[in-house]
Amino acid sequence: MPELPDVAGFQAYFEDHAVGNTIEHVTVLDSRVLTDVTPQSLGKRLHNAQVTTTNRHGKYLFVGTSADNGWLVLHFGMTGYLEHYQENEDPPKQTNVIFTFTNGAHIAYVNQRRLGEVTWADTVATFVEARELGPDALSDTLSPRQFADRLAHHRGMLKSALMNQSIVAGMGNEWADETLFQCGLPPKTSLANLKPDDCEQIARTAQRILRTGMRARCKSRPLPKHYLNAHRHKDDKCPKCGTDLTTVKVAGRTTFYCPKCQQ
DNA sequence: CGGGCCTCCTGGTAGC
DNA sequence: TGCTACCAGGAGGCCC
Repeated sequence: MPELPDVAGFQAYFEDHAVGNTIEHVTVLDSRVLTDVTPQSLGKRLHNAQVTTTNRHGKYLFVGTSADNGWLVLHFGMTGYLEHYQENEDPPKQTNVIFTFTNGAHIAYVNQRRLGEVTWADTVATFVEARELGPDALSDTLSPRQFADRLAHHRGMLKSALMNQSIVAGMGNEWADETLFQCGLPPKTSLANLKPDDCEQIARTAQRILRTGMRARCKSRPLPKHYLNAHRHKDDKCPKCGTDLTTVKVAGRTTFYCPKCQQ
């Protein structure tokens, strides 16, 4: 579930609660969320480290500190989120990792289904390369034209391509559906049926809605009323025309769409 | 290369 | 009421 807009929200949250603060220790409650690090190595790297900066690429959040040249990396899978709490409070249920600061506050990495990870990267660039991630969907240097070109180098279904992190990083099921909805395209639209200009329009729409989504998540404002996002429920209706929404499996994912607006 | 399916993982819920 | 089966989906792996 956490896609680019949500992770951008987590980034702002981490910034607000941690930048300038020093990590006293790291408590790993479930080491299954760790990849390529042990609780010991993670603890050692972050002990007495002051959080200096954060970064994001697609659905990955990076946390930089003064103590090491590397980055703490957080991925949220489908159910992950962060929660800040004070010294005298208990961590949320399903907490997997706790970052405790010298001021007594904590940030919990919570992930009920554990389809995410906590890991380490020497640099953001090497991590992005190692994981074969495409450019971030909202990168300043990714024009709609370039975004479209990357889509056009693939065949198959548009939705698959939008969710493929190696093409462009950041979109998941929900925002891919939003893109298709805002473009008025049926869920099973194939890239073979799209012209370069269509792809550019899709890219432009994708970037626009992700930007809007990001602002909404970072400032906890509701999304525009004509967005599909808040209506992804059984028996809900199209926010544009009121028609009953339909679901279909595309690329293995439940796809919500309006049978009238998306033909 | 793309699609389909499986795995990981847990809690909510539909159905018997 | 209580059990089981299924579903949610990000991502990697496997086979066709």
